[in-house]
Amino acid sequence: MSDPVTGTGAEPRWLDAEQQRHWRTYLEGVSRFIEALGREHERHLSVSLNEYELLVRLSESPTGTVRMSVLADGLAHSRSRVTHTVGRMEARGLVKRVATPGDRRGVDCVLTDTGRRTLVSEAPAHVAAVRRLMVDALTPEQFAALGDAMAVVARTCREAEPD
Amino acid sequence: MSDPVTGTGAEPRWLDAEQQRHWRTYLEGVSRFIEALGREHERHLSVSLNEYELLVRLSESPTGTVRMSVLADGLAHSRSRVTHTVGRMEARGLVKRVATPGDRRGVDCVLTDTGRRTLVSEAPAHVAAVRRLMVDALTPEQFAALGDAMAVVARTCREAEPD
DNA sequence: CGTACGTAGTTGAACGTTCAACCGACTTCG
DNA sequence: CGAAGTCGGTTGAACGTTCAACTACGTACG
Repeated sequence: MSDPVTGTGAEPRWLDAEQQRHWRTYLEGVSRFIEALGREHERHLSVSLNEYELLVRLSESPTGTVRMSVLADGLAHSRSRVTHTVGRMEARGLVKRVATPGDRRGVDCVLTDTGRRTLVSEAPAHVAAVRRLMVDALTPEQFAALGDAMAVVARTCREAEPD
Repeated sequence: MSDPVTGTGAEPRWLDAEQQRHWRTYLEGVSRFIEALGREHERHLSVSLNEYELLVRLSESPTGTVRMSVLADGLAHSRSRVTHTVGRMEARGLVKRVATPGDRRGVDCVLTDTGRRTLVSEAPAHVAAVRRLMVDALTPEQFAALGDAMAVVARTCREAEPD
């Protein structure tokens, strides 16, 4: 019970003790994990986690080419962020930019040979870290449950943020 | 397989298709969720998600006082980050800083009346968003499984990063 | 005592993301 | 055709985090 926070009328449904514990654990886990994985990248790899994921997306296209906006949507990043990230990667020779054929607004991001070599040589360390810090630390059932739960959350957020 | 780490001799154990799917889903879910929750804060609340969590920590101390380093550890943030965050919040009157009694190196962060009022008035919107975007979107079992999985990940990362 | 080392917190610069403003190119429709 | 609106991408400034260097205090050990 509590307060007379007028105006809102509705008494908010607080989280119970157990929910609150799960929520805190979620926050801590996510924070520590991205921090640990990011640190792994900056210590042992030449590309950051974000850059790595971008390289992976490019490598999955048969031509090593993905349009900037598709990259942005796929990575759930803003267009501006992708512009800056690709700009930095281009300066290092990992990718290059070419005009999209048929749409003069568009820009295609293309994986260079250097970029592909970098990805191939650094993938093992990346996967090893992901395994060590998450996949292998969980039982297969736990990992699957984690994936399923986050799928629901992702969908919910996508609907809430139709952008 | 799984040979000694000598050289690069080891064939990396890649993720299988299903694991990869879960991993991607995890990344997307986490990214979209923090983005959606952060946006909720910046749209409807006067404090960011990080600042809110800091206020909560302070409010849980009977005296509204928590030492900077305890804050940093509890939030899994660097000391520097807490210094900057508290500096900005102090400038807005939400918290204040006082010397830790008995240890002249220490600094205690104290919740002000303004800070407490802010927390009380904005908590409902925060909780509503957390519920809408995550807790209520999942079944109780899913949410519990998510919490349990992240507890393991958090512990693993804490051990990997004893810092 | 004093030297050396660890802890607590701050500082300022560098870096990456966000935001708003912008421009050129496509589309719709009168 | 031409105007209005949308889409794709870039730009530069503002903001928050990280990093390395630094001050000051505490602790251990000779």
